[in-house]
Amino acid sequence: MSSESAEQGASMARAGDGRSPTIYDVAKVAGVSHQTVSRLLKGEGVRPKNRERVLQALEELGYRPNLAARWLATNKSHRVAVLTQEIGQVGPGRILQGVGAEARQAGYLLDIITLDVSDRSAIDEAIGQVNGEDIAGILALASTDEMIAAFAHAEFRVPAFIGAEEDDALGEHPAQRNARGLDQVVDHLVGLGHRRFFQIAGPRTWVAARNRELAYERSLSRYGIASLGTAYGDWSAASGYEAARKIPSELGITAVVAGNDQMALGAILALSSSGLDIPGDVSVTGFDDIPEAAYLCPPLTTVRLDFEEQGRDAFRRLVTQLEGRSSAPGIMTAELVERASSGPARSG
Amino acid sequence: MSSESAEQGASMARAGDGRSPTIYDVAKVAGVSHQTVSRLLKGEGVRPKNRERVLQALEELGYRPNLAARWLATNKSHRVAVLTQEIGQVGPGRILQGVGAEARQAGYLLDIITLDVSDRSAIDEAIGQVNGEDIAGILALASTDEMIAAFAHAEFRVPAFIGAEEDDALGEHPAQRNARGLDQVVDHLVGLGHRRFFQIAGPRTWVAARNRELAYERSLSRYGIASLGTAYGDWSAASGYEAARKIPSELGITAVVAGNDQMALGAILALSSSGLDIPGDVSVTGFDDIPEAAYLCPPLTTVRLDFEEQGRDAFRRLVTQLEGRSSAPGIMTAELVERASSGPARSG
DNA sequence: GACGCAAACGTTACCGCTCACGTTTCGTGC
DNA sequence: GCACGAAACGTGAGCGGTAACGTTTGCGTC
Repeated sequence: MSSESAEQGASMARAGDGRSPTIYDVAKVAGVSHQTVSRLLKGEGVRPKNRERVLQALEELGYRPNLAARWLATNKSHRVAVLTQEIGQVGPGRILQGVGAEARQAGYLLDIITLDVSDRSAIDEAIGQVNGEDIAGILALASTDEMIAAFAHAEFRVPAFIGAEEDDALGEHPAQRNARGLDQVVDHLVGLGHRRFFQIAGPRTWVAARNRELAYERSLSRYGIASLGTAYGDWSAASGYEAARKIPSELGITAVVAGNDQMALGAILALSSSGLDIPGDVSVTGFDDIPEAAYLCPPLTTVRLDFEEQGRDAFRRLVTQLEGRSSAPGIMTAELVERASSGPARSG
Repeated sequence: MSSESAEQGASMARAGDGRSPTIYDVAKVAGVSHQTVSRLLKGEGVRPKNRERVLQALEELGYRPNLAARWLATNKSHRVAVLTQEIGQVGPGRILQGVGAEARQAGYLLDIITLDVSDRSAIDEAIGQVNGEDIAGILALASTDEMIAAFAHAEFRVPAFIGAEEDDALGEHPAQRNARGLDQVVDHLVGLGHRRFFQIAGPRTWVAARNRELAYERSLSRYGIASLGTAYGDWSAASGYEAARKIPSELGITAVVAGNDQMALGAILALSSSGLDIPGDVSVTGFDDIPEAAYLCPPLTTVRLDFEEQGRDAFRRLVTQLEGRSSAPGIMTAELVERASSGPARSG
């Protein structure tokens, strides 16, 4: 019996004796009350002498806070519901990866709900479902009109936040920087002599799609060029294919600018099926730089985004909101990647 | 802007008494003890009369269990750590989606850790990190040798489970069914007259890659054909490209079977860059059926897997393990999708 | 040196649930 | 109708934290 108590101090490291140390254990070792330990952990004032002893005890025992107890006591969970587009696509997947990394670092748990972010009733249902649970907040990873409307009307019991591109006004706002990648695309194509442009944009209900569309048009107008047409897809390769098939050949388009890589590759297939050479007859550009982009035939000129950082940033912003602070979005980089799908405009 | 308007303070939806009902509230309304309520919730025996009254009270108050309290009392969290390959690829993303769906349904929370599943030290670090926390279990979503070794050597304080393809013996074991998709690929190609095969396999440290490799060879041998060579990639398009470039032209290969779609598309680029026509000169097949597969040029013949179900199944199996039961893997479907990247063998 | 006032600290009481254990109820066999 | 045992039920304690409040400590002031 007595040997057990002696052993107690030393043997904590391994699971062996069962439970992990509590603040009471730490307090006993440090010779203070559990409240002092709690205070120190919360960052409140503790006298240097005690601070040191507690810190040492903390270290010695390998203390880790018990989330459940804290959650129960404060009635504030560290659980965040994440609403995201189905992760078949690469972008959402990587964003989620960033969210996950940041969440784990901040000690939050994720409740991932994938849905069709353009289906208002699906969103409402998800929000309702989640609203009844003990969650700290809701993070939506796609800003579509439906999502925005649902968020505006829902009665949240917790902070909710749409962590994605924001308004349509294309100012110097850092959140729009990624649409700014389109400036570089247009510069690049105009530099190659292109004057006859066609756009395959993402669905208009997505803010990101509108931002890109706007950026495209504003960039062209800086050169005094008007776009010869815009078709709308749904981000999928299939929709890019359909959109490109319907481009009237009499327009003499030499450059097709797509809102993402999937639509671009669909467009490439459609155009080359109808006998056009890429980039000999038509240049095609994408957006996102999916990993396969460099190995399509031809390799795709596109814009590289840092999805992971986007996810990290979104989560950070939610957390600051949970803690009652507010914050500005981080700066997103967008970088043109020139590959073989774009080339000099066909003369004539 | 849009996000700011969605931001809503903690305005309790249903006002009144504020906090949500506890089992004590329910017990009071039903005129029984809290323990009776608890027992009923756990599915233990309760006399019909009481049962009815409690159920009614439950309904009336809209009771929802407090996860934190339960967790604290049982010392069993409902938190599961998920180790997964970086989700840049589509497969892992969709698997994760399935896991998420199942987890949420079963009331579990996810702690997602993305890492390089072929980096032993990264795995060990992640396991160590997670092992100290209050988690119910660990779920690994990729079975590589490194992962298996790490799991074999780690001292787990909780159940850990690799939810992915299992052994290499290609029996009737349902887990290998998806490698069986390769049988269909081989049947298809042989039916088109191909006799000279080359394989671009995934990394040998992945069990799934080995299963596919084995399935490929066994299928060919059923026709009395020997593979003319195998190159190993790392699942990426880049590695497929490199592998295909190194295929000796004197082999007269007419069919290239790749271990996944990304490597297949890399191979297509390499082969067509060197003047070969796909599928005129060489047929190329993939595996996975990524969403873009149908829109590559040429559209890719491949095998469709149900990733989401794979994720669901993995999580279900972990849960049964958490609960002390054990279970067999579900049946995975694998379905050949014939597209334009495969065609009749060049004669001669 | 006595005093006062914060800051630092300790004590006690919860948060909502489960577990162990003691008490009641009910159906059975004689 | 009784003893009897099992099922059903109630009671109390505790999980590991935080919150509220009372007590001590240390320092500056007179």
